[in-house]
Amino acid sequence: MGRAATDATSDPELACPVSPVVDIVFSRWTTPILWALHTFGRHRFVELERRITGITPKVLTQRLRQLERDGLVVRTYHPEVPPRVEYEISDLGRSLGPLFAHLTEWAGANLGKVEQARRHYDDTGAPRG
Amino acid sequence: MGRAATDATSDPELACPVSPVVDIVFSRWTTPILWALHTFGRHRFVELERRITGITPKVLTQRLRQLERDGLVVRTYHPEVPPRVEYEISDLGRSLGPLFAHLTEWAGANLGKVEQARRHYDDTGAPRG
DNA sequence: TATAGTAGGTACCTACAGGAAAGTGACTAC
DNA sequence: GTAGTCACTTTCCTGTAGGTACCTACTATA
Repeated sequence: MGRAATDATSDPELACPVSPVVDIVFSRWTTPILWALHTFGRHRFVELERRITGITPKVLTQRLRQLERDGLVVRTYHPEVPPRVEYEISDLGRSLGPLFAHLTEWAGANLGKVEQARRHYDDTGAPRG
Repeated sequence: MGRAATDATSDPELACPVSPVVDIVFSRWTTPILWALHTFGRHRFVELERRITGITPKVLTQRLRQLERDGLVVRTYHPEVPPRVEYEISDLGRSLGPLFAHLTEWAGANLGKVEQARRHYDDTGAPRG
């Protein structure tokens, strides 16, 4: 009682406890960044740019800022010439490690089944109705 | 060697084993749908539409078709009048259960830290450089 | 006759994410 | 004096996800 109907906007998050994590961790380009920092340690900007093939500097900056704001990544600026900036994963970011391992494990066990289901659907599975 | 530079497109997925799962499971609206079917069992179309507040029928159809194609959801059509369609989670979808529990657990333990980090960043953490 | 309920389909529109390309500042090396 | 390095920033442009609104066929009910 007392709440207006505009709460509907946030209802999906209330109804599904996974959604808030998705917004933080699983938006585009964030998992490759976190994965790189978690697996290979500290990186400079260009090192990330080269490792994560296809990302543009603009988007890399955006994602790194977001991850820094969310406390998953730590940025260290060294006022030298040329400037040097280092990114590393934080303790909070590192706490995602088991989750990523779990996801990788699921992928290894089930991605094949997904592709098989897709082939089956594309061949015969058109929805009737 | 021998591969053209166009491979760069798929490199992020090669570099990060989590990315392929993200495309399948964590696109917008998919986790609320899977969560509802996993937690509350079989649903008719309108039941899902009402439970997942804010989703439009068009998008609900799109997501359900995608999930059906990927083998995570099973659709059963009953040729009655009015038509009746039931959606339930598949074994493959159910195998995501522990993963979702893990994500929920992480959310409970760390979402507060993320919000705290955001407040700190917004107050004092503007990047220097 | 009119309305409601079911499971969507379709046409149209907009907002925003993301890509391409060039610029910036401070310094060094050639 | 010209080019190169680093870590971005800025501008411009496009693709697409997602929203709005209306439509279908069929029947039961009032």
